[in-house]
Amino acid sequence: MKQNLFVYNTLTRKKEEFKPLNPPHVGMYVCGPTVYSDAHMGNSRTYISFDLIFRYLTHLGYKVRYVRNITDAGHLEGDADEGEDKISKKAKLAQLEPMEIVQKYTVGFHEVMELLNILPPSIEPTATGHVIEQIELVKEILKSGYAYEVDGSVYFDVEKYSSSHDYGILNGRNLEDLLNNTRNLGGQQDKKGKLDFALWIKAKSEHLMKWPSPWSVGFPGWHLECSAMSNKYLGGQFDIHGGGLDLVPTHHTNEIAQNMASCGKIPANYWLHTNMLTVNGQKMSKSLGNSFLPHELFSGNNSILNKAYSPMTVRFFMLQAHYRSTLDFGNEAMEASEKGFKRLMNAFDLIDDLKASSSTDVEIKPLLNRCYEAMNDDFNSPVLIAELFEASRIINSVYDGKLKIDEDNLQLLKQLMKSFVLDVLGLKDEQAAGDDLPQLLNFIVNLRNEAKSNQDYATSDKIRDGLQKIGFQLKDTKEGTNWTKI
RNA sequence: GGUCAGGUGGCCGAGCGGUUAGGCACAGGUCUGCAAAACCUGGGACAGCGGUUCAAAUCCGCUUCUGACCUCCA
Repeated sequence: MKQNLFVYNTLTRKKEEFKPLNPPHVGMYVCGPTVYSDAHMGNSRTYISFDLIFRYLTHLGYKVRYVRNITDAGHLEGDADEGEDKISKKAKLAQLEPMEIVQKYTVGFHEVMELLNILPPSIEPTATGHVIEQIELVKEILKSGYAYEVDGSVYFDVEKYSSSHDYGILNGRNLEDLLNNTRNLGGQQDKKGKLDFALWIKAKSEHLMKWPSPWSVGFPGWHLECSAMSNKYLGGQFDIHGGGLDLVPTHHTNEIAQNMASCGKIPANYWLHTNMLTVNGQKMSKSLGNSFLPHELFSGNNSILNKAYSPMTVRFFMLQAHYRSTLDFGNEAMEASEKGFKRLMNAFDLIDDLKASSSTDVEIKPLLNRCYEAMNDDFNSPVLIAELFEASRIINSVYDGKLKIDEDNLQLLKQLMKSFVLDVLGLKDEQAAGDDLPQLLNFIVNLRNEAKSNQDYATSDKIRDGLQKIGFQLKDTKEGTNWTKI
C-alpha cells in the first residue's frame, strides 16, 4: 500500500490523493441497476469500471467493503407524482408479481456480471429489504425541517435546503439556473417547489408494491434507498461513492441533500463517475433504440454487429479506454480489441515456458513502476495496457531467443503479468484446453512432422490447415513445432 | 434556450507546455519448404483562425462541429 493513488473527484473537479478515512479499510458505494429489464452494454461498462477500481484497491492491500445496490422498488417512470414505479408497471404488463420481475432480471444481471468476470460486491442490498431504514430516514429529514408532507406523500424542500446549503455542490450549478431551466411537468401540484423531490409516495389503490408508513400506505422515493443503505452498511461518512455520469445532476445531488439534511454530512469524500458508452457518437440508451444487450454481443445476434465477440474481448475493449472518457462502440474497434486481446493472452500463456539466462538484456523494474504509475493516475487502464504490450514484446522475444533475461527479472516479469492481467484488469483466458487435448495434439503434430521429414508437404499442410480451421495454430521453430488455441 | 464536456493519423484510444503512448489496419524486412505467429523498420494526427511563449496537440481568445445534462437513464 505504498502507492500514491490519485483519483478524480467530481465534488472538487480535480484529481486528489486518495486517503481513506480508516486505512486499511475502504468503504465504497456504487449505484446498481434497477431490475425492471435487462441491463444493456452501456450499463455494463459502469460495472466493469468500478470492478477495475475495486480490484486495484484490493491489489494495493486495502480491505474494501464494496456495496452495490439492487433497485427493486421506488424508481419512477418520470418524476411526476403519478409516475408509476418501473417494476410495478412491468409486472402489470407481464401479469406477474413484481417480485417475479425483480427475480428474473436480478438473476440475468448476475449472469452477465459473471460472464464479464466482474467480482460480486461485498454487500448487494435491495431497496425492498430496507423499507424500514428508509422510513426512519424520512422521519429524520422531516425532523430537521427539510421535508414536508402533503396528503400522505413526503417531499424534500429544495429551496429551503438551499437557503443554508449548497444544493448544486456536485454539479456546480446554482439554484437560480436550476429553477429557470426546469420544465413544468404535469401532476406536481402537491410540490411546493418545482425542484422538490419525493421521499415517500402515497400509493394509489391499484399500485402493487406498497408498505405502511406513518404518512400513508406507499413506497419510498428512488434517491432515498442509496442514502439509507450506504448509511447502514458504510456509516454516515465513507470513502468512495460512484455511479454513471448521468446520475450526477439528479440522483447523487439529491442523495447528498438527503444525507446533509439527516446527518449533516456529505456521505462520501470521493465521488467517482464513469462516462457513457456511445454508438456513432451518441449515448447508448434504450429510448434512442441504439442499445444492445451483452448476450446479443456475445452471440452476434443484433443487426448492428458484424459478428459475435467474447465476454473477455468486450471487457478488454472497455478497459482500453479511460473510465472518464466516452467510448465509441464500433465493429472495427471491437475486432481490433479482439486481436489485441489474443496477442496479450498468447504472450501471457508463454511466461511459464520462459527460461532464465545468466545475464539479462531487459530490466523489468522500470516497467513495473510504469504499470503502477498508470493505475495510480486515476486508474488509467489504457496506459497500463500499453505497458503490458511492452511486456508481451519482451516475453515473445525471450521465447524466440532474441533477448536474454535473468532469473530475478524473469520472476518480476511473471509477477507483473499475473498481477496486472489477472488480478487488476480481471482478464482471463477463454480458450483453456482440456486435459487430454495436449496429448492428442502432440500426436497429430508428430504425425505431421513425419510427413514433413518425408517431404510430403501435401499431407503436412493438410494437417496444419485442418487444425487451423478448427482453432489450433501450429508454429514451426528450430526446437520443434508448437501449437496454440486461437 | 441555459449549463458542462469534447473534436488526436484509415479505425479505437492515451497524452494535456519541450522528448510526438498503445492496439488494429497498411508497407518493407528477418525467420520458414511455403505459411502463420513472432520480431525489426516505416509512413502518416493533433477541427479552423488568431494570440501568449525560446518552445503549444497541450495555455488564452474567437469561429465551427459533436455530445451530455436540464425529463427516467449507468
